Amino acid sequence: MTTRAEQKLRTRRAILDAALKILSDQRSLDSIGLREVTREAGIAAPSFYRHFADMEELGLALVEEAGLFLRQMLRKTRQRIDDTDSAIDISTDTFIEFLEQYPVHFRILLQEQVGYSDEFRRAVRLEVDNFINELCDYLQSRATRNIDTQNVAEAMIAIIIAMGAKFTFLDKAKKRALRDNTISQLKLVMLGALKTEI
Amino acid sequence: MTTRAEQKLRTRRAILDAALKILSDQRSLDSIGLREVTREAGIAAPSFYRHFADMEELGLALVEEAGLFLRQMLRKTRQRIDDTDSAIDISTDTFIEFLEQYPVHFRILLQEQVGYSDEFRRAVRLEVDNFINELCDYLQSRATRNIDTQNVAEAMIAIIIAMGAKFTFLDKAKKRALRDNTISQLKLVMLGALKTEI
DNA sequence: TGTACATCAGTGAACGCGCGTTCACTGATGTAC
DNA sequence: TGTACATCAGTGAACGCGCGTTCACTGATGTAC
Repeated sequence: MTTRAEQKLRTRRAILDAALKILSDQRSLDSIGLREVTREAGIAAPSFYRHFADMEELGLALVEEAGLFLRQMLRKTRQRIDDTDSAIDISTDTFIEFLEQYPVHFRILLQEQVGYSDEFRRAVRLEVDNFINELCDYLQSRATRNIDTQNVAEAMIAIIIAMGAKFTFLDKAKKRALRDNTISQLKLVMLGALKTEI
Repeated sequence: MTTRAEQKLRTRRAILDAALKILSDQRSLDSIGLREVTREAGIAAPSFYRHFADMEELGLALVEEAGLFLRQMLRKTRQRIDDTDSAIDISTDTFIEFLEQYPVHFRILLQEQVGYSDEFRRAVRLEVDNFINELCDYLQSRATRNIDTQNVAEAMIAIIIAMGAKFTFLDKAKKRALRDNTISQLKLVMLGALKTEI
């Protein structure tokens, strides 16, 4: 990679980080402005167009990045679970790591699943479905009995996402309690699944 | 109520409806403007201030209205369940009625649970907690065994909300499938709960 | 009931401001020979 | 290696525009007597 191209990438990153910084104040993608972002990034407004056609394209880049981080998290989860039996505890804790590390990316996914752009919604849905399928495959491979993996996976993801929506705003003690309750809820689903034969 | 006061209320309603119409295009509360709303409502921009101090106050009115509709839905659910045994089916179908009737209000609740305003978030959290408690009480009153009602209720609400997030964007057949899957998932949780003794 | 005055929802004009976008330009980096 | 030219990320100035907000005003409705 040449020096010029490297510099361009660095500026692009600065724009993305500036947007994330603004979004971290609980703002939503469709309410932040181009000048606001370039100001935060420390570049002139017209420079924005050297990297993105418009704000929508920047938004899509962030959605994709969020998806990437989510997938990395899933991979990490898979690796960790191979070593042990308590899959639910490990999944929950790895997801919490993701929430701690990328709170803004998670919120983007959460908001844009019902957001203003078709393209955003489709991209988010794709990532969530991937999340569900991943879990589904795992359940399928581990199941000793014939259980309704699709519904088990969907229910579990719903519970995990609900945790994510609350998580950010709690203090440490309440985060811990939320984690424990989430795990209890996931185990409820698992137990229910084992009881249901299909 | 005097004529003048009635007219004022009618204009206030026109402003709220104008905002809802704009929001129905998948826009988010913090991205819509005062002039945009008054234009849609058919009044002059300064007239807005006769009804709300700013856009935030309008937003809060919508959040409260959404909460009201949600509570009405809960009351309807309670009445219907008294007549029958299939509580899960009825709850799901009544929630779907709510989604069909107030899709924008539901989306406001969904988005503002992680939105930019502390006050909005608190208001939404209150409504969701009320939803959970309602279900919790019902479970408590019906439980023959000693089950973990709080976690059961939270898991169920998570599943219901996840349904709500997907619902709007599907065609009729897929809505039906989503409904059926949601019911299966809720029953999984119920089964799991019955299996767990605490 | 009639009259004189008070209230106040709604308005048109005006404001300063920041927005997104365009343009021609700069100057450092990259490329050809 | 040195030179001449091409590329292109980043810029400052300028634009037209719609924004939120203020102001003094209007005129229908409400109230006091």
